Amino acid sequence: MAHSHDIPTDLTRNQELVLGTLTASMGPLSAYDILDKLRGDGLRAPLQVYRALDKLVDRGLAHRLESLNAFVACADMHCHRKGLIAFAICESCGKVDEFADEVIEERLGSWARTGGFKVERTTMEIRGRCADCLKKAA
Amino acid sequence: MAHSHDIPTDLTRNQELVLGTLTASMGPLSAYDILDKLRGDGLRAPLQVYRALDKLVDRGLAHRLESLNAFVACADMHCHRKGLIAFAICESCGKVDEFADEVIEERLGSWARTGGFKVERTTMEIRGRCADCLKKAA
DNA sequence: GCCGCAAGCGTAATAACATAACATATCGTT
DNA sequence: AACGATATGTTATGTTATTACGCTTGCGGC
Ligand SMILES: [Zn+2]
Ligand SMILES: [Zn+2]
Ligand SMILES: [Zn+2]
Ligand SMILES: [Zn+2]
Repeated sequence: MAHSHDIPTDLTRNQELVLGTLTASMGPLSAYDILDKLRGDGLRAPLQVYRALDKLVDRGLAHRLESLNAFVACADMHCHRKGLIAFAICESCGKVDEFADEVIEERLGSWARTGGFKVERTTMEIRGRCADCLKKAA
Repeated sequence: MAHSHDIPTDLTRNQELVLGTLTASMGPLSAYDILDKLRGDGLRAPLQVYRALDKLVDRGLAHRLESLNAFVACADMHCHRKGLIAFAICESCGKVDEFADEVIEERLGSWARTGGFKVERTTMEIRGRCADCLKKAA
């Protein structure tokens, strides 16, 4: 069975480095965070990271979190090439939870059909506190 | 009956200028777009705009579009102080449509309850083509 | 009135995020 | 080998957002 960390073998060196960094990270990383972690591997310029991220995001191996200007490795195969993905982002620990919901997707689709809107991309990000952090705070 | 353009009277000068600019604009504006439009009124620095935007967003008079790094005036009173708002953004003409959906809100709430996640803020942005633009393209 | 506080404002500097432009390099196909 | 498509490296620049500091204004308590 395919699971989270089946990394495709046809990535370029830079793509592999960037995806590796994201996968190893606890939470989301900005492009510049990634760059800093990869200086030792020879990366020097933001564009090297951004180009790799573009490809990874295209392929669904990574996601961009718009509300954070940051990126995460895809948490699982479940979403590759699929439609709507939602992210729950903990403001305390940075953990990102990724999930899909067919009802929401259908509901949005229906809103779009009604208004004649053609959906190309949807971003959905919930900010808050995860269960672990709430427990610790209690 | 209250409608879209009941502008509160207790805004400061800068807040009023910024909200006026947003309201007058067809589509979303970046903070720097706003600044450029307000140079004639004496605004000089980004911070003047960002500060005003913060207040306006807090009060629900404007919204930030995370996927665009831009801002819009609230399209109506319907959402002030309420929960989840979704935005449909046309990539062709820039028009932004603002709507609320109780089913989606409930669905997210239920996901959050299940996982013990405490929601503080949700952003939901649909990118695509509006009906008008699709018609023109046809 | 005067003090103290909170909110707002102005300005300069800087940080953080992202892309343009151009030159090379690598690889599979013909 | 020649070609096109894709990836790369590098420099410079553009865009978005915040930090730090000091001054002003309005307002309630004394
Ligand atoms: Zn994913
Ligand atoms: Zn947490
Ligand atoms: Zn609104
Ligand atoms: Zn349109």
